[in-house]
Amino acid sequence: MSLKIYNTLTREKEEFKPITPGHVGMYVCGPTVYSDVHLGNCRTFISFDIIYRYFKYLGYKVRYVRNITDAGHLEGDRDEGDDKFSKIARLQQLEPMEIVQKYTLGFRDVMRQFNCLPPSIEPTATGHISEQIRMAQQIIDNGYGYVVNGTVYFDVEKYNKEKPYGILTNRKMEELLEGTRDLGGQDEKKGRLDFALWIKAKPEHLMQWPSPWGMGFPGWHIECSAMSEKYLGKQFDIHGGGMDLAATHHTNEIAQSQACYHTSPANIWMHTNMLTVNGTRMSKSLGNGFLPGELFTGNHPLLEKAYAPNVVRFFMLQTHYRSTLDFSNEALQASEKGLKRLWDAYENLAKLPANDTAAADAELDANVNKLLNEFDEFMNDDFNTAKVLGNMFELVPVINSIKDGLIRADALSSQTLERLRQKFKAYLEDIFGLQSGSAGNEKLGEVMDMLIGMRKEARAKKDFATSDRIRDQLAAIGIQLKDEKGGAMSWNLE
RNA sequence: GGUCCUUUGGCCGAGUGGCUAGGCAAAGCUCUGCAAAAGCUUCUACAGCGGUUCGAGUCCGCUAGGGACCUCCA
Repeated sequence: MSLKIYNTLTREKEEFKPITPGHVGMYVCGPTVYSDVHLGNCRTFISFDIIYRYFKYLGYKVRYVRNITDAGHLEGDRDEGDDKFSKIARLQQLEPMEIVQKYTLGFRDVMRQFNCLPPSIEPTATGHISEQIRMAQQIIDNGYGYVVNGTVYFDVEKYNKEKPYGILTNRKMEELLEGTRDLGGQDEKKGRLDFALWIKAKPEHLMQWPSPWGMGFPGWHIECSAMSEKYLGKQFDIHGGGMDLAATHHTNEIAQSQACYHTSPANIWMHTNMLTVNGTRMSKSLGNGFLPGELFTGNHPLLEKAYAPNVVRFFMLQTHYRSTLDFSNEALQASEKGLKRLWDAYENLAKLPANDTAAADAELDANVNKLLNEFDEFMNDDFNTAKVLGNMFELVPVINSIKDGLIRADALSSQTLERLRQKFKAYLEDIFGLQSGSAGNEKLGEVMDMLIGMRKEARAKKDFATSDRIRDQLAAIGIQLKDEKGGAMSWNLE
């Protein structure tokens, strides 16, 4: 049973064969930190967090590099003018690095709330200026770059004569040229598709560095090529990012690495699909993005209530990463309830008594094992988290029925029960990165034990007024009491 | 305009040509002092038309709707 991953480059699922056995090198394009990350950005990082976690579950040593873009991202499509950081800094009368610091910290905070593991390395563009200059110089030396008035351009048409430039998105040069706007002769580039490796800075420009071509700053694409090479080598296993990056950013990365090192940087290119709102892509430029904070507080005109990070993560897990996912209150509420049901069953599972018998219900035992076996099979088929969750939900009635005595306690063998526990823990917590939503502190647990004891006493005396009051008042402050078979009671936080 | 993707039951969504994914909602029942929770049952859909096939949601063609990329964006 091998892991298969869909490769954008070949447009098919391929068996994953690491370059170094037992190790995975993965580079994911991170955020540009001149504004808050919105939920669409988060989807990509959550998807790759699960991929990262699954590789670790499989026993791989993973070097996961995700950059922070903190320089060089231009406002328009022409390789001139201010970069985004300088522009915002000027508007807010701050140092560009104050902007960078603010949104970097904000990004990390959001990632922590979503329970995304930090990458192994989180390099910044400003921290790797010399590497980028060196790479641009090498590209010039190799004949694929040219300098015009202090700016270095990549010669796409020359490159395309030797290597297919549009290979990643399956486009031919002629098609690309047709789709490109005519810039009206004011352009200093030789070819319309040429892009900047290094950009000349005007004297008043806030972020600039010395280079062989004068003061300037790096183009957007070169940072990922330079940093991925530095930390993962000229060729590594996986390069990922949002689908919107494939056509331009990743296409240029491949061209840069080929022109510089004569190798295609990554064996597998993975692209996550977009998060949409009412069928339209959530994006910074359209301004239809949700900020994670707005979601967690419910403070947004389109939101009917607040949703916990856990719920949002679960919501995303129910869809395959290469499908678009449409954002709506209804879908999130369905996820909230579904997650609660699943998590309750998971907590019930932990409480089931162990037995050391053979399976009394061999058919059920076999079926449970089949469903558990499929967890890995589904994940190995291009990380199909949705199918794993489908199986988990099929196991929920089994768990709950054993707990309630509707299925006899020894129906499953002790080994099967133990497997069930291990798989649920591995998947829910370690791979999917979901967390307990009702984690009260110890004191709360003791107080609840006391109240439950009082309610039991009241019920024994048929003092239903008291027992209902305890239940209703707890419900009012968001604690749900559940009467169980045999008079036991459990509770959780809403 | 070019390239590509997509269209699944009330909603969200998974689907390797042959057997009901799953979640949410809804309805009925069981359990319960009542309620909630839980369990059981019901709800069999694949945009339209045509084709290939013994058999298609799954392959092919056409038509219609939606979307993405081609320009900064995960």
